[in-house]
Amino acid sequence: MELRDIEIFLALAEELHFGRTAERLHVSQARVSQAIRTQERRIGAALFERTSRRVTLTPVGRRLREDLQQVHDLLQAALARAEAAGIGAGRTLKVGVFGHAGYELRPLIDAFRGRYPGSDVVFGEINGTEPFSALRSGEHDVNVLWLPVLEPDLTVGPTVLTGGRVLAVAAGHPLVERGTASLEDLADNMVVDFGPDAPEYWAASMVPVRTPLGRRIPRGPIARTFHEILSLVASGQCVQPLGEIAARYNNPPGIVFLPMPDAPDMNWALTWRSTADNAAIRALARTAADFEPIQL
Amino acid sequence: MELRDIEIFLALAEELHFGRTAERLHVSQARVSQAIRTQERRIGAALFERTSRRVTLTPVGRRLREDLQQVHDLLQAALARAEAAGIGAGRTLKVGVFGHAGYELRPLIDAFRGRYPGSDVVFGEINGTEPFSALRSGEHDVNVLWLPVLEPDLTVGPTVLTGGRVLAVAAGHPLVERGTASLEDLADNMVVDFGPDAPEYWAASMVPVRTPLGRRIPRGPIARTFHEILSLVASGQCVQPLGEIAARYNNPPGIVFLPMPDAPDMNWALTWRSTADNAAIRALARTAADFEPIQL
DNA sequence: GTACCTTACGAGATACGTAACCATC
DNA sequence: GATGGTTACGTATCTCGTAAGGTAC
Repeated sequence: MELRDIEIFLALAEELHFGRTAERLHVSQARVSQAIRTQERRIGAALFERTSRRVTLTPVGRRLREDLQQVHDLLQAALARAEAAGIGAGRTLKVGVFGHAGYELRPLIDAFRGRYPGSDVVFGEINGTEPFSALRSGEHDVNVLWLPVLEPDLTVGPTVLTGGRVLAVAAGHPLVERGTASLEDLADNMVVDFGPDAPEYWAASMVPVRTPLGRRIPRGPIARTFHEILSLVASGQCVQPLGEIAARYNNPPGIVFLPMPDAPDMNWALTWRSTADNAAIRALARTAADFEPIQL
Repeated sequence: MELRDIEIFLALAEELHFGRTAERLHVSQARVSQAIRTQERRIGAALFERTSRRVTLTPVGRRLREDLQQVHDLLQAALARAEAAGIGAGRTLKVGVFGHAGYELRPLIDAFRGRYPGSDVVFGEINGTEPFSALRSGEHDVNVLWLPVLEPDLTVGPTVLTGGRVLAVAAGHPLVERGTASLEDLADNMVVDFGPDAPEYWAASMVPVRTPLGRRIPRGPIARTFHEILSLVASGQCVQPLGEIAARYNNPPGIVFLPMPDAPDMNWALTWRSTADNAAIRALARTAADFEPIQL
């Protein structure tokens, strides 16, 4: 009987309802049925009496539940203790962010440091051209990326930031007069290209391929870093939608950030390589899950 | 951390040697290494210090070992209790045997009944033409079959009987004079065919396709039951090698059983459908494993 | 007919072995 | 170079979800 089976058994023993048990454990109802059946086969006795109306524990099941509840609690405690020791071992997490987003995350990081003494976080820089490479190379433990992130080797954790978009334009751009920009305006200007290394779907979620009216949005020169983007914009060659956060702590000469009221909000989430999952990363993710996403 | 990982961890914590741990758990050394590495990743701390010369527990590992040892013991006890309740629930195992082999198994069955009050065994008859069908249909829980049994859906448990072969011949057969038979003699006589339903490799382990000198052994008519075999032999149409046990409690008119000194011993083992594995079957298998195979 | 548990089947994930590799004595 | 732990990679097994099938009210 593997740990997963114990969890399913205990949850069902508590809920006495296959559907609710499945929901609680985020698995299908069929899975619960299969898992219980397998255990009953192995043990050689029914653990639950069930009709389509009622689910009840048999005497054997009742006894097993008491025993396994104790085992499960002890096991969780043991693992938690080991994890705590692991986190406390002084590993520092390197978290990749765009621009100055790390500043906004301070409440989260402070909470994390408070909860797990001995742990720490340092920030690294990421850019739009290769959003995942630092994760995959192991240089970063976690990246804060806008969603969606649909990479099979990456895990998407809790959302930590949410906010609208702004359009970066040159100071002399005609749109500056109007004071705001809309998605439709993009078709009349050239936007920066994130290059071939950035996944298409991901780049498109920042700058769509077409406007809401279906006009094609022209892509211009490739920019690797945030700085290069700003240079292209300042020179008047391009405009570029960016997360609202870019406008907060940047006041670059020759550039104006215009709000884009019709652009849907974007969400930034913690993301890490699934196989590099470890106690410190999970601890950070747990901490983040307890916070509401920071609203810009 | 699944139960399997706990077992590997505890075994390594005890042995402090990857090779011995692997041997003890009947897995590869690489598997032990992988399992420990995965847990260390998840926990975020080393559990063992290791060079190619020495393996020692880290403080985190030492603590985890104490905790998990307790958890593991409690879990095993809980499952054993549930299984005992399952076996005691009065299920009767139906065990298929050839001829009177059940009689020889009495010591084993008595021990099983003694160890697991409430359990019981009844015997059913099996034959060479369809050795596995009663298992697959669910009619029998366990069959006692001669080895090898190489069916992917069947589990082969402990060997319970071992013994030589005899050749059944008609009373007037020339070999009777000699008093014994050899494998070479088979080429000069026709043997019974188990029919197309019996797996080739399995039938061949009782009656090889060729003699040791390479002469082909001619197959005669198909016989379904043990009785039909004896009829064919008595009529002089065929001879037939059989397990020594066949000669013990059969004294059929017109048939003589001749020892076959050059035929290797055969082993009979408990066999069951892997998916129908349950507590009662495992209890019988455990009991059998504590006995030496009964020597005929 | 509706709520709800079970079974059948296929796809994806995981466990595991083999073999090559690397480190220590 | 012998012993012993690690890594890479392919395969078999298992887990789990979807969808269809029962069964009790």
